[in-house]
Parts: sequence; C-alpha cells; structure tokens
Amino acid sequence: MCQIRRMSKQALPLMDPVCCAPLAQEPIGAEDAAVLAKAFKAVGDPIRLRLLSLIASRDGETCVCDLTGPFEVSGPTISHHLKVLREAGLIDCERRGTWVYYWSRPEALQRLSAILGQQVTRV
Amino acid sequence: MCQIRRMSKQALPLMDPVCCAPLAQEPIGAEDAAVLAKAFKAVGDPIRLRLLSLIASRDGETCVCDLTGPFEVSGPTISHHLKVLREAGLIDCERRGTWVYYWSRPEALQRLSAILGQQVTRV
DNA sequence: AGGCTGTTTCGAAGTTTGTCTAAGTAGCTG
DNA sequence: CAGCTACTTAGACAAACTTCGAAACAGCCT
Repeated sequence: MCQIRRMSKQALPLMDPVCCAPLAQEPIGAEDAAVLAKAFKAVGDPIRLRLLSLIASRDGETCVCDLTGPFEVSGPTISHHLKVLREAGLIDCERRGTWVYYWSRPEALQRLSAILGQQVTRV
Repeated sequence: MCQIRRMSKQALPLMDPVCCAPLAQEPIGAEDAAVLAKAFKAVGDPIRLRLLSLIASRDGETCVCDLTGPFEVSGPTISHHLKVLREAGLIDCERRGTWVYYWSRPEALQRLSAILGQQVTRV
C-alpha cells in the first residue's frame, strides 16, 4: 500500500543531493546524472506524464479512483506508475479511510525544470 | 551517418506540434503526452544526460571524438545515444570533412523546461 | 585506386520496463 | 468476525532498451 508516514517524512529522496546548476552551464557529473536521469525517466512515459499532469493540475489532492478512469490500462498498472512517480519524489500520497489521495510536489518539478532551463532558479 | 541536411531543415521534429502549457496548468492530452514522453525519455538515461550536458555547456560545437573519451562505453553505443538525442530534437549535428560536430538546441530544452515549470514561458 | 581513420549501422546478447492476472493488505460495514 | 470495496504487491511474460563486436560508410591522404 501507500507508505504514508515514511514517504511524508523524507522529502525528495532521490533528488536531494543533486545541485541545481542547469545542464547547459557546466558538464554534469556521473552521480548527479544517474540521480537526475531516474527522475526524467519517471516522466518519460506517456501514462506517467498524464498521471502527473492530472495530479499537478488539481488544486488539492486527487483520489486514485479518479486516476484509473481516463486510462486504458488496468488498476495495478496505474498503481505501478504512481509508485514510480512517488519514488522519483514527484508526487506523494496519503491514505485516509478507504481511499488513497495523491498530490504533486511542485518543488521537485521546479527543480527538474531548472536543470533543463537556462535560468538559474533557486527552489 | 549523420543526416546533416535533412535534420537541419526540419526543426524539432518531435516536439513541434506540442503546446507549451505547463503540466500543472491543465491535464495534458494523450497525444501531447506521447510526444513529450519521448523527449523526456531521451534525457532519462545517465549517459545521454551527460552527453547533452557536455554538448550544451559548450559555446559552439562539440566533436564526437571529444564525447567518446569521458565514458566507459564503446563508440557505437555513444553514437546510438547521440542518435536518440537527435531524434528527440535536443541536439543536431553536421559532418565537416572527417569529423562530425554536434550542438544543442536550446529552444528544445527551454520548451521541456517550461512544461515542467510553473512559469508560462513562450519560446 | 588503395589504404587509413573516424563515425554510423547492423545483428545479436542480456537486461529492463510495461502490462496483465492472481493474490494480499487496509479499512469500512453489517 | 465475515464480507465487501479500494488499492497494492507478486509473479509472469512480451516488448523495448542498452550494449557490444563486426561490418559498412564517408572522407582524407598517398
């Protein structure tokens, strides 16, 4: 199930040690590249990208039950993709009663955005 | 070999029809997601991310001969990764005499950055 | 033309990923 | 507690990806 408490405690587990220098500013190191590539790979799947957009474009939280509808894949597959996004630090979740709710981590998206972009953004 | 003329003519073949609305603004459509996911997948590999950073952090062009050195993989593998980046519209190349030179397409990186970020950037 | 160097393409391992069905866990309700 | 619903995990399998060595191609030089 959703690792509620554990995930909420550690923010951005994968990207934390990575600096924010844009790609085009200086050649990225091998370790940073490995960590960042994992995050980019997480958004490198059409269904995950749509899931992330669905979750991020909501004001508050999104119930999983609202996420399985728009896709042509089975529930377990959606759950798998949500897990990948969660392990990449892009979203987080919490179970309240029967349902599980997801929300996005804008700071993680912003960080990835800053890596690709030219502006030297501090997040 | 490097599709010099052909690639230079058509700019951003994969991302051209995709709009620039940030992920978090509105749920992305399935077609846009497919195109964008391909681009994100291209940077979702550590070697490709380093290659892109190496190329993008240079002022001008980068010779392939300077790209094979820093990596522990064979020449053909580097060539394959460069092809993936090129097909994603992130870099382009030209052969001049014996050597092939690569350069980055900042507008493509900027577009991806804008999709992830919150600012409504027009590129 | 023939040989040499730099780069890409081809074909074939081995690994990873996306997807499914089946089974398991969490929590509600009677 | 039994049964029900919501969601996740486990195991399996096909498709895709990464990588390599070998071969092919492009352009220089003699």
